[in-house]
Amino acid sequence: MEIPKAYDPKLAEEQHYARWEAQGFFAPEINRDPHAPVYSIVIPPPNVTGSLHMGHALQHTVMDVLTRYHRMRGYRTLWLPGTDHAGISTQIQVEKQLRRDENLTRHDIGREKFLERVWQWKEKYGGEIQRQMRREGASVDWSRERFTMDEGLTRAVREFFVRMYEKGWIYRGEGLINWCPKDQTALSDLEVEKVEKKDGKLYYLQYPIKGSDRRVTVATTRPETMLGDTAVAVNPTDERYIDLVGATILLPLVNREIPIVADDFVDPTFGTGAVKVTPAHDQNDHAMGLRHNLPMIKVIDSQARMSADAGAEFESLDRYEAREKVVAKFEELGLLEKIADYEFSISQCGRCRTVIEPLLSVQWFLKQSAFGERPLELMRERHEPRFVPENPYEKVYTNWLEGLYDWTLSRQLWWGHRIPAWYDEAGNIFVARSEEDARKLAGTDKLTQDPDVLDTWFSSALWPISTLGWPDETDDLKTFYPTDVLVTARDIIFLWVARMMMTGLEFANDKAFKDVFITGTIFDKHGQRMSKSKGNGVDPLEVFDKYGVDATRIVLASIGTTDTRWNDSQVEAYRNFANKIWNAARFCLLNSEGAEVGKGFAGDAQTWTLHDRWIMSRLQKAVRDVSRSIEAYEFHAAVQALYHFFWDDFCDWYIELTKADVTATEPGEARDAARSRVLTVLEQALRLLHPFMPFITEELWQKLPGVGSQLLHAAYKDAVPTVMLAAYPQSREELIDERAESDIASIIELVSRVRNIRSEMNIKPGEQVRLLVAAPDRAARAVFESGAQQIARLVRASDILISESFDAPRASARAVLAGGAEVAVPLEGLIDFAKERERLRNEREKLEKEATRLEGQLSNQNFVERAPAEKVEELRQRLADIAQRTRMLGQTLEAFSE
RNA sequence: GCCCGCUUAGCUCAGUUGGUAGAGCGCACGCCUCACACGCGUGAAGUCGAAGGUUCGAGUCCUUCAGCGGGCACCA
Repeated sequence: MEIPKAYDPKLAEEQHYARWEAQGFFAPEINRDPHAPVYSIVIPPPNVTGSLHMGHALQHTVMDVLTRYHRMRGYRTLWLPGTDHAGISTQIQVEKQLRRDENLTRHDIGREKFLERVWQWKEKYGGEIQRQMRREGASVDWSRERFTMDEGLTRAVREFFVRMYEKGWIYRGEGLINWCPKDQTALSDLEVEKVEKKDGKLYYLQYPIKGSDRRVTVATTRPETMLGDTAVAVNPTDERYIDLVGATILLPLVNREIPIVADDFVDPTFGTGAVKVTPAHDQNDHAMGLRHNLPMIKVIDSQARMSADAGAEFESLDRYEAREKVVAKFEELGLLEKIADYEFSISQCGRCRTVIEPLLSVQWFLKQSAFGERPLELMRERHEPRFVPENPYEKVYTNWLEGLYDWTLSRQLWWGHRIPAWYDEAGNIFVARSEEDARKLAGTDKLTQDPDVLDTWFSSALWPISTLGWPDETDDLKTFYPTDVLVTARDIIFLWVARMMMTGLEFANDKAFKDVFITGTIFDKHGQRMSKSKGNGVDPLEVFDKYGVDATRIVLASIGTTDTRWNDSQVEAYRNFANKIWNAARFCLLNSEGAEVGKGFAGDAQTWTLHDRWIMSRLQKAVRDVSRSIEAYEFHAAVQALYHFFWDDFCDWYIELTKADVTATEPGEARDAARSRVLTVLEQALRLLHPFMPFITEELWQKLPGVGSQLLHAAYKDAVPTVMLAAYPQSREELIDERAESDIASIIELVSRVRNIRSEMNIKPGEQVRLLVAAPDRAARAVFESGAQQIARLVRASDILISESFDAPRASARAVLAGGAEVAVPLEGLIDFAKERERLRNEREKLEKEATRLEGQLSNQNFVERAPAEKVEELRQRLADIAQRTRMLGQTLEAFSE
C-alpha cells in the first residue's frame, strides 16, 4: 500500500463531506432504532449576508462535536441549519448594489421591485456561509435547512404576532424610540450601543424668568434641543429653587412661556440643579413630560434636521449646525454662562455607528415584562436552562429578565416580516393572520397594510419552534423539541437566548433548550476584538487551507468557553498531531498483512502480553475521560485526554513496545495477533477522535483492514460503513488493569532513567551499551525480565542482565528506581567521573529535599492526628521509598568518591 | 455607582470536592534510530498578581488592595 509520509488534509476534506451528505448520514432518519434517545440542536442562524468568521467556526465546532458524539452513541440526532434574513444588513447591502450598478435608490424602483431584488440577491449570494459550513465538516441536516423568511416561518411570525396582540401584550402606540437617522428606522434598546464621548461639552444656558431679573441656568449636552423645551425642572427639596416652582420662564430664541416644575428625578448635586425638559427628544424628559402633562414639541425630524417647529431660523438645519447656531445666539444674548469639558456616553446605532436620535413616534411594542415571567420561574424552580459556564451568565440572564421593558418591534424597512396589521379608512386597526382575515374582521376590502416590518429578532425568537414546524404540531416538533443545547456567543443572550426561552415556554409549553453553552471570545494576538473595520480578523478559511480543518477544529473545541488570543502556533501543534495520527496509521498499515481490526484481543486478557493489557487499560481510561468530558462540555479536557493517549501512550510506548512483534520478519500467529491488536487500538482511537477530527479519522478508518458494518452502532447497521456512524467506544471497566499499568510504568521509568544517563553522559546514539539491573523484589524482577528485549531495544542496549543484586563495575553510571531497583550502565573508558558524581548528587539532593518536606509534615502532630489516615499512610510509604533510594544513592556515591 | 470575571513557566492556556505545580509552543543539548524532522531522546524554566486570614495543610476557601476585562444603571 502506498501511503505518503505526510498527511495532506485537502485530499480527505475534498472527498468525504459530499459522500456523507449524499448518503443521508446527517439526517436523523439514518437512525433505524425506534427507541433511540433523541439529541437536537438548532444552529444560531448566521446572517444570510454573512461569511464565516472565527466565532462561527468556534460555535460550529462545538455543535458538531456534540452532534457527532451523540450520533455515534446511537442518538437520533438532529442539528438543524439555516440562515437569518438580517433585515437592515441585507437591505443596505442590496441598496448599495443598486446604487453602484444602476445609480438607483430603493424608492426609485418601489417596494415590490426592491423586494424582488433582495430575493434575487439572496439566491445569488446567500449560499456563501452554507458552502463554508460544508468545508468545516458541519454535520447539519441540510434537508431541514430553514430561512427566517420561509413561508413556514413567516406563518409562525404572524401567529406569534396575532396571539400576542390578542392577549394585549403587543400594542401600537406613541413612544420615544431610538431612531437611526442613517438607516431611517427605529431600533430596540438592545440594538443601540453606548460609547464614551471623551471630548464632550456641557453647555450652561441661562433662561430668563418672566417678570423678574432672575435667570435660571440649565446645563445640557444638546443645546439645540432647547428649541423644544417645554419646562424646566428642579428637585422639590432644592432650597435654591423652591420659590421658583410654578414660575414661568421665557424661553430664549423661541419666546415660549414654559413653567418651572418640581420633580424628584432631578439630582440637585448635578450641574446647576435645574434641568431643561425636552419631552420629545430625551428619554427622561419624556417621562417627566408625561408626569407633568407637558406639551411635546418635535423640533428634530427623522433626518436629524430641525423641523418647522424649531422656528424658521433653524428649520432644516442639521442637528449639529443647529447646536452651533443656538450656542452662538445665546452668546450674543449674553445668556451663555459657560462651556465645560464633560465626558459622557452617547448612544449610537449598533450597526452603522450613527448617533441615535430619540424620536417620538408611533410604533408597535411588545410588553416583555409579562413575557419574562415564565423563564424566570423556570430558573428559580428548576434551575434551567443550565448555562455553561454558569458564572457569570446565569446571573446576566436572570438580571435582564427581572428588569424587562417594552420591546420596540416595528422597523421602517422594506426587507423583513411585514407587520400583520391593516387599517381601514377611518384608521381602525385590524391585526390578523392574513389580509383575508383582516377584511373579514373589518367588513371591508378597503384596507391598507402597515408599511413597517418587524425587528429581525422577532422571527429569531421563534427559531427553535418555527424551524420544527410550529404552529403546526408536527412530528419534528414532538420529536426534537425541546432542544438539548444552544451554543452561541455572549452578546446575544438578551437579544436572542432569553427571547427564545420566552416564546418556547409560551407557545410550546416547554423550554427551548436544556443547556446554553456560551463560547469564549477569540481576540487577535494583541488582545483586540476581531472586527471587520479593524481588519484584524483571522479568516478561518485561510487557517483551514494552511493547517487543515481537523487541526483547526480541535483547537477551537479546546478553546470552548475561554476568552483567548488567537495564535497559529496552537493550530500548527494540532496539525502536527494530525500528522502523528497519519503516521501511526501508516505504520499499522505498512505492517497489516495478516491482520484485521477486531482480531487479536479475543479470549482471556491474561493470555495477552503485558503491553497489550496495558494499552487496553489506558484506552478504557481515555474512553471514560473523553466521554465524561464531552458530556460535561469540558472539551479542553477531552482534547487533552485524546492527545496524550494517542501520542504518549499509543505512539511513544505501545507502538514501540509492540514493534518487534509487529515487524517480525517471520509470519505467524504471534505476528498476526500483534498486528491485529495495534490495528484494533488504532481503530478505537479513530472513533474517539472522530467528533473532533472528522476528516482524517474517516480517511484512515476507511483504509483499515477489517472495518465494516459490524463496527457501526446498532442503530445504523444497514448504513454504508463509515466511522461517523461507528459506535462511540464505551469504557469497559473489566479491562482496566492497574497491575499492568504499574508494571509498564516501572519499565517506562527504567527506560527513561537509562536514556537520561545516555544523554547526560554524551553517549552517541549509535553506540550500544550494556545494562545491569538489580531488582531485589521478585515480582519487579519478573517484569523486567519479561520486558528485557523491549527495554534493550528502547535504550539501545547490546545486552541486559537482570538479577537480585549486582556488583557493577566501578566505572558505571547508575540510577535508583522507585521501589528500590537499581540500574547500572557500565561505561568503561567513557565515563566522566566528575560529571557522574554531580549527576548523582543532584539526584540525591532532589530526593533529600522531598524527604525533608515529608518528614516535616509527618512530624507535625496536628497533621498526623487530623489528616485522613490513608493520606498519612501514603506519605509514610513515600518517605520510606525515598529514604531507601537516598541511602542507595549515597552508597553509590561513596563508592565513586574513593 | 452596582454586580461579575480574569491575573499560574518567555508566549497561549489547563488545573471541578484544599493533600507532592501541568500541557503545547518557544528555549538548550544530542540525533535524518527501518511510522513520522509536522519527527525522536534529554534538559532548563514558575515565591501560582499583592497583603492578610481560615486550616495540620491553600494555586484551590474568606477579606482587602492593585492591574486588566465584561455586564447593568446613570450621564441635564
